[in-house]
This record gives sequence, C-alpha cells and structure tokens, in this order.
Amino acid sequence: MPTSKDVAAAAGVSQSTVSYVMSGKRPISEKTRKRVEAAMEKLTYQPNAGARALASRRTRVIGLVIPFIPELHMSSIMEFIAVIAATARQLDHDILLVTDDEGAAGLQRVVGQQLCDGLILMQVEGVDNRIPVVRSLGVPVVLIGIPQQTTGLNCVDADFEQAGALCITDLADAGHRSICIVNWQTSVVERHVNYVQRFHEGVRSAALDRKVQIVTVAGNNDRAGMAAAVDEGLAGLAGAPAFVCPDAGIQELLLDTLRIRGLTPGTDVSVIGGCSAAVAERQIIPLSTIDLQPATVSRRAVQILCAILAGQLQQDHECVELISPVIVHRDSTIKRPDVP
Amino acid sequence: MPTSKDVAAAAGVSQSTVSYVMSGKRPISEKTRKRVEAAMEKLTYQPNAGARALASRRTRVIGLVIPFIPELHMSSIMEFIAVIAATARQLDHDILLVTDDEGAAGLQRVVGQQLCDGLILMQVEGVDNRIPVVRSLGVPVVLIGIPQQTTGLNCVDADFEQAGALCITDLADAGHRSICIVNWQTSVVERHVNYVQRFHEGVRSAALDRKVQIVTVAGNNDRAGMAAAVDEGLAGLAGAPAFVCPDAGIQELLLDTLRIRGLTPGTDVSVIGGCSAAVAERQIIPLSTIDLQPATVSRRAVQILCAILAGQLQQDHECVELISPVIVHRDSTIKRPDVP
DNA sequence: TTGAAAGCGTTACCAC
DNA sequence: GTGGTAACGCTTTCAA
Repeated sequence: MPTSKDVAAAAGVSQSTVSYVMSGKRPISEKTRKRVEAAMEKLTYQPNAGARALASRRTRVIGLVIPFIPELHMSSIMEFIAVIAATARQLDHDILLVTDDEGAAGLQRVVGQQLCDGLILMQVEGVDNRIPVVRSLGVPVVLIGIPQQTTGLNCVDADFEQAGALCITDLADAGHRSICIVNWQTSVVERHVNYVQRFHEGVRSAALDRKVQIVTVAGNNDRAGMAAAVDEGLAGLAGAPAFVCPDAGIQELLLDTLRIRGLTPGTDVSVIGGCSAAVAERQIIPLSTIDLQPATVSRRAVQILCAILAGQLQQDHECVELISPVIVHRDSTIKRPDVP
Repeated sequence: MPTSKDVAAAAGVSQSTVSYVMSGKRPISEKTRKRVEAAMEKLTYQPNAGARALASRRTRVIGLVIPFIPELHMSSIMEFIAVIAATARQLDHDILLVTDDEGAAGLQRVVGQQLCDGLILMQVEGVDNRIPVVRSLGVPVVLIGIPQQTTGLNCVDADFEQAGALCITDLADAGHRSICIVNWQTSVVERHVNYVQRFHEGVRSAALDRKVQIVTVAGNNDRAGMAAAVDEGLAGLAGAPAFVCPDAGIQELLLDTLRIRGLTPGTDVSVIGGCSAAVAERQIIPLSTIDLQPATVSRRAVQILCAILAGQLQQDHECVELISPVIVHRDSTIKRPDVP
C-alpha cells in the first residue's frame, strides 16, 4: 500500500507538497500539482485515515446513534439512515454506527476514542437521558427530535404541529365537520411524549379555527383494541367519517378495521395516515399521507453538523429547525364526501 | 484528552507497560497492572483510535455495505443492520456504513483509506459486479447472499431451498394437495436470480416428494397484477386453497386481495408469508410465516469476519453457510381445512 | 517483569 | 512556491 512518501518520491517532491496538493492549504504551481496528481494516480494512492486523523485531529467520520425501538416503523429509520449516509458522503464524511443499546456510554466511547468528529442522534425524546451526556461531550452534536430543553443544542425535526394542522385543514376542506384522531400507540405516547403533543396541539388549534369537532381515540396495535377505538370514533362522528392516523405502525390495522366495518377508505371514509414518501409510493391501500419529509430532516441534520465541523458555524451553534410536512393525495383518496 | 503517556506518568510506569496492560500481550505483575488500571480510571483514559490504527494496522472497524433497493423490505434490512452492529460490538468492533450507491469504488475507498479491516456485503446477488472487486481487495470479506461462483469467498445466507421445502411440507401436513406459490416481484426476480431459484428448487422437490400439485404465479406489487395472479392461482387449485408468498414486500397485498375475494386467511385459505421474526411479532393479519432467521444470518456473518480478523481462521478462509429457516405458526393460522 | 525508542503515515509549522 | 521536520498517540522490538 503506497504512502504519501512514495508519491513524493515518484513525483520528485517533498512529502509536505503532496499533503498540500491534497488539502489545497497552500498554493502549488500548476506544474508540480500535475506531477503529484499523476504520481497519485499511478500508484493508486489513498491517504491513510488513521494517520490523517492522528495528525489533523479530524476523522471525517460522523457517529450516527440509531435507535432500536420495536414500536418504531423500521422502514422509516432505514430511510433516515440511507439519506444521512448519502449526504455525509457528499460532504466528504463517513458514518459510524452507534447502536443505542450501548446507551450514553457508547457516545462517550466513540467520542473518547476519537472515532468520530461529531454525532447525530436519532429519535430524541422529550426527556432524554442522553442529553446531559451530549452536553458534556465536547464535540458538535445534532439531534433529530426536539427535547424539552433545547438551549445549547442543535435540533432538527419534522414540524408535527404543522402536520396536525394540515390534516385537519385538509379534511375540513374536503367537507368533513368532525374528525377522529387515532393517536399513536400507547407505548409510543409514553416514550416520545414530545412530538405526539406537538401534533395534537396543531390539530387542536386548526380544529378551533375551522370549527371542526375532534374525537381522539387511543392507538392500538392489536385488533381488539383498534376495533374498540374505531367504534368509539365512528360513534362520535357526525356526517361522513374521517380518520387521521399519524402512527405508521398501526395504519394498516386501522385500514383493515375500517374495511371490516364495510367502509372503503377513499370512498366511504377519508383517511390520512402519516408515513414517509417512500412508504407512500408503495402504499397498497389508497389513502392520503402526511409526508413528514424524513429525507429533508436527515439531510439538514448532516448539513448542520458538517457546517459546524467545517467551522462555517460557530462551535457552540444552537438551533431548532422544524421541517414543514406535506399532505400527499393519492389517487382515489379523499373522495370528497357529500356532507350537508 | 489524556494519552497513554499521561497514564504512564500517573502510574509511574513506561508507556509500553500501559500498552501491554491494555493488550495483555505480555505478562504484567499484578501490582503494576492495578496501578495502571487505577490511573486509567482516574484520568478516564480512552485510547486514540487513529493512533492505534496507525501503529497496529488494525482499525477494529468493519465496513458494512448496505443496499438501497426500493423493492426490498426496508424493515428487514434494518434488522440485519441492528444485529450486525450489536454483534460487532460484542466482538469489540465498530461498524462503518458504506452505501451501495458508491458502488465498487466505495469498497476500494474504505479499504484503501484503511478505514476498516474487513467488509460485510449485504444483499449479494447471483451475478454481482462487486464480486471481482471483493476478490482483489486484500481484506477479508463476508457476503450475505450466495453468488454463482463462491470459490475463495465467505458466504452466509438463509437456506432458501429448505425454506421452500418447509412451506410445502407444512401445507401438505395441513392436508393441502395443491398449493399456489406467489413468486417474488418481477423486479426482484430479475435482480436476485439466485435465492429465488433456490426457493423454487426446494418447493419443487418437496412437492414431488409429497405428491402435491404446485401452481406458480408471478408476484406483483400492484392491485391489478396481484388480482390476476390470485385468480390464476385459485383457478388452478383443487380443494382448500393454499398460498405461499415468500416476498415480504407483497404479502399485505396478497392478503388483501384474498380478503376481497371473500377468503379469510387462516380460515378459508392457508397462507404462508416469508418475513422475519420481528415483523411477524407485529403481524396484523394472522398468517404463518417463514422465518428466514435474519438475525442468525447477520450474527454469523460478523462472527466469521471477526474470526478471520482475529486469525482464528486462515486469512483465505472460504465457506458457504446456509442458515435453516423455521415456520412460525401464528394463532388461528392454518386452520387445517377439511380436505377430502 | 519492565523500559527506551523506533516506527506507523499524516499534517503543519518554520525555513528558505 | 517548496522542502525539512517535529509532532500526533499508539504498538512493538530490542535491551536490560
């Protein structure tokens, strides 16, 4: 495996010149640059990451802390990861996986061993025990999700409040006067208090605004529980029924439950489910979806982190970015019902 | 950030002693070990990964090449990743993500820059353009999936042949005399020729053995296509209908299509879908599943790679490991139909 | 059982 | 515009 020394020898220059050709940190004459580049090419030189990290105190690696929460729709996590990895590469960084079961110690480990220059935490909760550790880490961190206390932190997330409002206005525009919200599964509600509340806040204020009646029922991931929830919802609704179900993990079950009651989603009943664009593409049942723009959220997280690392943002940068969601109408969905 | 030098000073020993305490590569008296460990503790010392990699020519990082194929069920990929990352940590390694859209060049990059000691490739196809590159990489690689030519390669995968056979014997035991196989989606069939064939081979020989009639129909991920396939299947079946659908990406659609025809899976029709244990846990529709044991496959991949890296296996180790699948019966599934 | 010192392959400072 | 060289923090050989 050739080293920069070999390149230098082949090009007839010093090792430092090779380094400067790569970094561009000082002017190099066109002539020598060509020679060096030719030598690198010929030797298929690749700089040694370890040596580079040691000397420059920069690994060009980002630690990505991935959650492992069963209730979470895995496919959406995967989408986050894919976009984060791709964006990182665009910005000349790599991604080191940190599984959440290592807990806060895992964060300290990868930072302490200087395996990475900064961290992205996925699925940050309102009260998250990793936050205090994050603050003391001494490296830039970007959170996906908004904790209760955000001072000194960089956070990005979907704008759930706006998402809630969008669902209501969309259905209101379709003529619905009363709407049933199927809440997230209880286990999720207990865990991620935060965005659930934000969503409901958006629903509440939009409903007030549009003079729409809201019936909120508990989300369930078992047939019996969902059946009860749907019945409760149907009983409370006036006019053509409309459902909003932001939890991707129980959407299929909701749709199935509605179908069993003879209600065809998109014809007899309006349904807005919350799922990502990628999932929506392959959605089997026609329904409108709240696209929370996970790709944009992921991309922003990486961009912010890399900007801080590049010194384009102050080291102690602090922000809360909320990405606007979009309602995607699928064909044959929201067949505007004839409501008096 | 303290270095091993600081630890050495604090413990009143030389730097090499600190190193040997960590690696255990030479005997250290109980007394000095204690002193060193105490010093490490007090200073919260963590060895610098870059320096360690530079000196030892070992990064203790494994490159994981993840696919990005829309047809693939993302959730199952996520399961692989989670298990791989967890297993790697158990064996004292970390995982660097390599997205497949970097292609073969990506492999050369991470190996060339010595960002990792070895690679795991997910979703390896029968004819895979990354294979030639893999052979020339000079680091150990483990493939998840079985390419056509396996000489000199380490491969792990689910035993699809056995899976196919299992589905047939299971349904035959339930009394079915003719069974419809809903094939993988066309896009998948075209791509991953390999395991699809292996599955069908298992089906074929088991059917022969059990004197069961097989009707194979194309898999489709659109309603119309699936409807046609199901009708074709039903037309060809004698007695109580039974379906086998190994493609997790179209199972929901199949079930839905059956339901529309008035057939309740688990009551009027037997269905075996192929999906992972984790997905089965949360399966909304009761059906039996072929558990291809992705967790075991993932774990083995890491174990093999780490064994090679640790020198426990020859550097040029070569193997093909097939993990046995399991049929998981869900409650109320395979209600043994009354077949004459 | 332990220590000293020579690398490992970069980067970046100091000269020229 | 370019070269020499001292770090960077660890591992490992050679000596003791």
